[in-house]
Formats: sequence, C-alpha cells, structure tokens
Amino acid sequence: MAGSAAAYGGGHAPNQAKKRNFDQPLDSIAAESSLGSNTMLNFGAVGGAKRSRNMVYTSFDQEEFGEEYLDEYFNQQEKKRRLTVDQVQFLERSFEADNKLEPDRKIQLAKELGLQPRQIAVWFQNRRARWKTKQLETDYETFHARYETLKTDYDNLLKENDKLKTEVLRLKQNNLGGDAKKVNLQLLDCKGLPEVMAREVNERVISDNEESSVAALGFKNEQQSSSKSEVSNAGSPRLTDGINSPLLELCVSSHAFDQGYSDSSQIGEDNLHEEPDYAFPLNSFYYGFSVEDHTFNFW
DNA sequence: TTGTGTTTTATTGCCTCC
DNA sequence: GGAGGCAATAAAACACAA
Repeated sequence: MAGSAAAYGGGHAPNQAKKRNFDQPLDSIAAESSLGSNTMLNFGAVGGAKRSRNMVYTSFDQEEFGEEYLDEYFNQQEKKRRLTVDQVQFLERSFEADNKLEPDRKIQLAKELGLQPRQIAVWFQNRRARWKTKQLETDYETFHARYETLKTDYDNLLKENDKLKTEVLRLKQNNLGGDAKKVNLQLLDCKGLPEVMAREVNERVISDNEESSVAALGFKNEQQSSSKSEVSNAGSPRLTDGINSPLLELCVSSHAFDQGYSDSSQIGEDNLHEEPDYAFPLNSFYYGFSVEDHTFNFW
C-alpha cells in the first residue's frame, strides 16, 4: 500500500505543519497550497468504481503533467488530512439521520463540505465500521450483564436446592428414626403377645411409613434383648407419635412394665433412675393406659 | 524530544446486487 | 460488468507519558 496516500492527492505544500488546525477547513488548506485549487476535487470527480480510481488518476498524471512533474508533485504531497471539527460534526449529524449514503446525498454532502464524494463515502464506511464495533461492545456488555445475573440466580437456586435436599434428608432420617424406634418398641413389647396381635401392630406401623422403610422395619417378633438399647438411642420425641392403637399401647405398657421392674438399667436414661416416683403401676399393662400420659421418653 | 499507543483516513480485495 | 458495501489493513495524524 506504499504510495497510496499520494494517489489520493492532497496537493499541499511539503512539510506543512504536522498539527492540523481543526478550525481550518480542508479546502481552504488546499487553497493555500502551492498547487492552488484542490486537486482532490479532480480526483473526486473520477471517484466511481474503486478499481478505476488509480487507473484514472495515473492517466490523469501522465497525460496532463508528465513524469518529471509527477516526481516533484508526489514528493510534495501532503499525505492525509483530517477533517475539520465542523465537517465531522456535520457528517455525524448526517450519519445519525441515516447511516446509509445514497449517491445524491453523497454528492450533496460533498458540495456542502467541500470534500470529494469519495471522501464522504469513505467517511461513512469507516463510521459504519466504528458504529458496528461499538454496537458489538454494547451487546457484549448487555449479554455479559445478563449472563452474570442468570449465573447468580442459578447459583442461588443450586444453594437453595442443596438446602432443600438436606432438609428432605433430615426429615427422612428423623422419620426413619421414629420408625426404627417404633419397631424396636414392637420388638420389645410384643413379646409374649400372640403372634397375630404383634403382627397387627407391626403392620399398622409399617402402613404409616414410606414403602422404602418397610424393609428396614421388618417383622421380627422373636428378637427382643438386643433391641432394648436401641430403643434408648432412638431420637423421636414420642414413642407412639402418630400411632393410636390399643394393641400398641398394650405393647408399650408391657415394655414399660418390663423396663421398670426387670431390666431398667438398659433403658440408658438416668432420669429413669433418678426419678423416685418413676414406676408404672403393675396393673398398667392390664388397663392399657396410654404411654403419652406419662413422662416416659426415650431421648 | 521521542517513543508508543490510539484514532482517523484511505486503500485493497472480495462479495453481492442489479 | 459496474457500483457499492464490508473486512482487513496501511499509514498518517494525533495524544501523551517519560
């Protein structure tokens, strides 16, 4: 692309001040140059097809001025000139009105600004490129902000989901713990009962719980001694929570009776021993009183 | 003053449309 | 095939710190 700037023809005196006076119109600068009137206008007049520009310009050079003049001429070329502030503002307003440039409008702008139509076209082209870049940046920022918001929401939902899962697990465990306690209670208290009665108690307990816990519960009417300590370790608030069955009460009473009078050390709760008046009446088994009427807790 | 980074102007090559 | 748009790029113009 070397020498291309010269092809665009400034027509200004060599070594002109590098810093441009933005208040000075380009065409006035050209008018001050040694070449007189703006040669860019001549170039602009041929500004049609891009490929023909340089060709026409070369033809223009050689035919009109000859080789010697060309060397001197191009050595004197001012390379690029920035538009004045006023020109740029005018173009900006025009661009805001419509960023596409119709041929008539291009000619009109060129006349009003004293520039080449080609310069107007180039300016609009570059301006559209800048606008597109800016738009991409704006879009990126917008989408990035939206992404950050969504990511935050997503993270919060994940945390909430984890909390809920933990809560569900805790509730399930508590529920299962209660179940285990109830089973243990059955295993303990149903001893001596007819099997058909003990089974009814167990089925009632199982039916109150999830299917998944059934396997864990099982019916083991024969197991007795090993379950006593498990009863004391269970974590449910009430032994008979959610279970209202005379049979169960019967079993619990039976259990209480045993604990209180035969194997109370395995209950594992000191208060059972420390409470002097803790003792179930001997006849409680037969009257079927509710455990919930007493301070008989296993936690 | 000079080196360096940024902005602006302009060119080139390719593509699409008519 | 000419005209015009766009992406990529060159290069001048400019800003600014050291």
